[in-house]
Amino acid sequence: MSGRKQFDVDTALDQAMRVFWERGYTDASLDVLGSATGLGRGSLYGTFGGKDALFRQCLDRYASTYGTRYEQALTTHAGDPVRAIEAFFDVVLARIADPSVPAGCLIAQSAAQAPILKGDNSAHVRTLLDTQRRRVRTALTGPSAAPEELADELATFIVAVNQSLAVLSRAGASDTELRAVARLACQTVANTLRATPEHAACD
Amino acid sequence: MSGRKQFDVDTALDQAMRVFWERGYTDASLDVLGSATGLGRGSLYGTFGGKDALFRQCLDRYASTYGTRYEQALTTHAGDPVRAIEAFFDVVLARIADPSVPAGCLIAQSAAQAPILKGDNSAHVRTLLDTQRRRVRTALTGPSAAPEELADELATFIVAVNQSLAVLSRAGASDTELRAVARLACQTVANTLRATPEHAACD
DNA sequence: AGATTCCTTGACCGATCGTTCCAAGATGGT
DNA sequence: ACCATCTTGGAACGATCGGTCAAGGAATCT
Repeated sequence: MSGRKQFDVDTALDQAMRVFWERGYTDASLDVLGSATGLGRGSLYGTFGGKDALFRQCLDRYASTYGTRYEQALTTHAGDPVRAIEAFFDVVLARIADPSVPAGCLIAQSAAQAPILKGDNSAHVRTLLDTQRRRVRTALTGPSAAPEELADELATFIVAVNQSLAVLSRAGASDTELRAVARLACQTVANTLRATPEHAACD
Repeated sequence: MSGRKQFDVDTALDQAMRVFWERGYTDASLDVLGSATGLGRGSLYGTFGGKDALFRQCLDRYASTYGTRYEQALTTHAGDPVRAIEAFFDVVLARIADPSVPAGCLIAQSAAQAPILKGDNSAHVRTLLDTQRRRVRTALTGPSAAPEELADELATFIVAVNQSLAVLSRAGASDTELRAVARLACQTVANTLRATPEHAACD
């Protein structure tokens, strides 16, 4: 049958994305991907071009979908780094608590497997992580910003804690525990910014 | 050939452990495990009993090997939580920087894959994570200790940051970046303990 | 020395992996 | 109405997966 596509590409990408998200690259077999998307192998290969290519497109869709939410949370409180980071973690925790989506984080999942991913995809994951870092870094500038070097470190720290929330949630940590971790990370930001010499002098 | 074992079980376990550590459960095939240990399938099955059982024994060996070092670092500075946590991270960072051993952390790697591990092993990983948490928790007691609830949260926080160091190192983060993350986590402990009402009153 | 027990090697099993290919049917252009 | 184009489902491919098994040599015991 058919002559025009019988399915929505983005919907299929969403479903495939969840399979990679839940199971990681290797354990996401084409059979499972086919079942989840409702597509046969012909459609899968004709549309996306193979497992590697499909995986990369799922990474991009994930980064786009949730990256947008992060961006929004961070920029809503522009000029107030602590509030921005709090909003960032609120989005992360909401995603983790969302039962309609797997635990953890596709980027974190992929980062943990980066050494075994084929070259292109491994580098791609690193790029996505760096994008996230840069986004957080931007939110740390503003009136009560830290010196550049410290802001870089804080941004890496926030990204790191974000990864840890993904790992711990996969290991069955409760929402309460994850919230406590995020709160402590926010306090780190607050304390670090407050302790900055420049501002100690300005206050 | 043979009649008595031709290899050292612990040595073989070490080598198998590194394969799981580097590649994760699924990507560690029996062929690769055989090559790494120098053992045939017969020896592998006769000695360890199958992939699942071997994996569990590798988890235990990892937990034993590095858990001992953590324990030592934490208890050397008993009564001084901040120094204890600093020593803890020093051990973690030394392991990550050690080129003779894969990046990341076998426990973190396994935790990220917990949902797809067969029931027994998934629960086992959670147990090991909890053991680590309890160890850190113990180090947070003492003369300048936080109230119980806060100490619980701090212990979870430290374990979380530890996981994040593993993930980021696998994604290619530099030693400098990882050190900065650990330092910020230590400052969080220091600030949190200092800000405790009980001690603010006692000082 | 002979019998027994154990370990190792390597072939082999069915299942599943990612990928390729093709026949069949539906669509759009002319 | 006809043809070129495209999509689809499923069969089939070689490779590799975890696991099993039998043959045969080495060590131990009587």
